[in-house]
Amino acid sequence: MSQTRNPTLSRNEICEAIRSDVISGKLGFDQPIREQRLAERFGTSRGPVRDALLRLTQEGALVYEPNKGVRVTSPLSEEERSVVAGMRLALEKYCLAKFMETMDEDHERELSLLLERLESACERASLPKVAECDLALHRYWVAQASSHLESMWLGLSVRMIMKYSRLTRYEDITAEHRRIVEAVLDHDREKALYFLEENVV
Amino acid sequence: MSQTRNPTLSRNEICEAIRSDVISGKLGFDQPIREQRLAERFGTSRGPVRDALLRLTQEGALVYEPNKGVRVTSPLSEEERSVVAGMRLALEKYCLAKFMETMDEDHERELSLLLERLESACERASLPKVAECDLALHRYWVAQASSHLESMWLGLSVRMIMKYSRLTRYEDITAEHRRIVEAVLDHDREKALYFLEENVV
DNA sequence: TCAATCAAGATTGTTAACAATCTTTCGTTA
DNA sequence: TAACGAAAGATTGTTAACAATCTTGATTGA
Repeated sequence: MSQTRNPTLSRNEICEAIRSDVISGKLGFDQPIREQRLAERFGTSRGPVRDALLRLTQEGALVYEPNKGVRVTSPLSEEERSVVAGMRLALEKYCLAKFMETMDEDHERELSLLLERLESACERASLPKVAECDLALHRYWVAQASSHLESMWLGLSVRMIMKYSRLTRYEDITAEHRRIVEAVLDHDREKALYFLEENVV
Repeated sequence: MSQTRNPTLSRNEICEAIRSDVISGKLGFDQPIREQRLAERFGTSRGPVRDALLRLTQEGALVYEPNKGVRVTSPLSEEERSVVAGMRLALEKYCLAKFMETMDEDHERELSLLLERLESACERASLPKVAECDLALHRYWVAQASSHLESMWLGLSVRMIMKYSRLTRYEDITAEHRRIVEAVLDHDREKALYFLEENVV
């Protein structure tokens, strides 16, 4: 994710790249993040970088202090994490159920593909990729169900994954998600929501 | 809220002003929002205005389309609103309980003040002010309990208030909030959470 | 008349220069 | 030596100009 030279990435891609670095822990918690450095890395001026940082701040991955720039958010407390997990679960349960109601063959293929990518990342034990693929899979059914809820979900999930992604075993991640996807493909609503709950909380 | 000339408002104030306009329904749903117009209104250049619009987009009050700017978000469906209300309630219950644990006399005074402002706005039947004061009161205990949760809460609440603020009676708003604040000042945890639930859902 | 095409205007996206603020460094003084 | 303060450097904040894209309206041709 840390290409040293990549001319003219779009604003969205800049955002994704920095978010990926935050999730993977590439940026330390109290280390300041400099706009000029990022601008050079992405081959743009500071404007688009500022937009991306502002967006990530609103998302909760970064915190902003006037005239001092941004830094990585401090991790959630156990209590906070529990509250956020509950919110995320409620949101995802609704979205997954809704998604299953209107799922067609294209959706099923995409779901299988996203699962394969996650398993492949787990095999390679590449933390940034695992986190990215994990989020991408969940994000898929959320986005399909409701664009309104997608941006809320992203904020919740990014904060959560920053807290725990470093201490979960890759084989667990694979197994948990395979169970969910299999239940979804079987159109077994109860099972899918049950396995989702086990994975999120 | 719509001052025609006000030189050098800070970025934060610009954000608050536009959010207030969105909540109060001053901007129609499919009416485009022009950066230049806002820049002139706030006495700045387009830069800070763009920052504010980007932030409100991330917050969910506006939606963004590349090369086309932003417009007011379409309202939540009934189902979505129900999911969001549940999330907001879970979040606020935790925060209010936490707030009550560490509340001191200064907090109590501030709470009374925020309630008075809300009641005053209700008497004057000024919708933008009512919405603003309603949010400010809730926001206070959320912010006191957890800065992490505050920004999440804002996104949830803005979307909700956009949907329903236009059809609630002012006397109900006053009564519901007075009951909550009285219970909080009495240190009656159960009652406070119960009345909060009645108000939010 | 209607549709397609092109030009003019309007709007957003990006950039570099400048201003304001913060941080660091170094010298002065008690 | 330690503390204070000023100057220099680094960083963020703002601005205006320019580039890219979209929209609108008129013109042309069938």
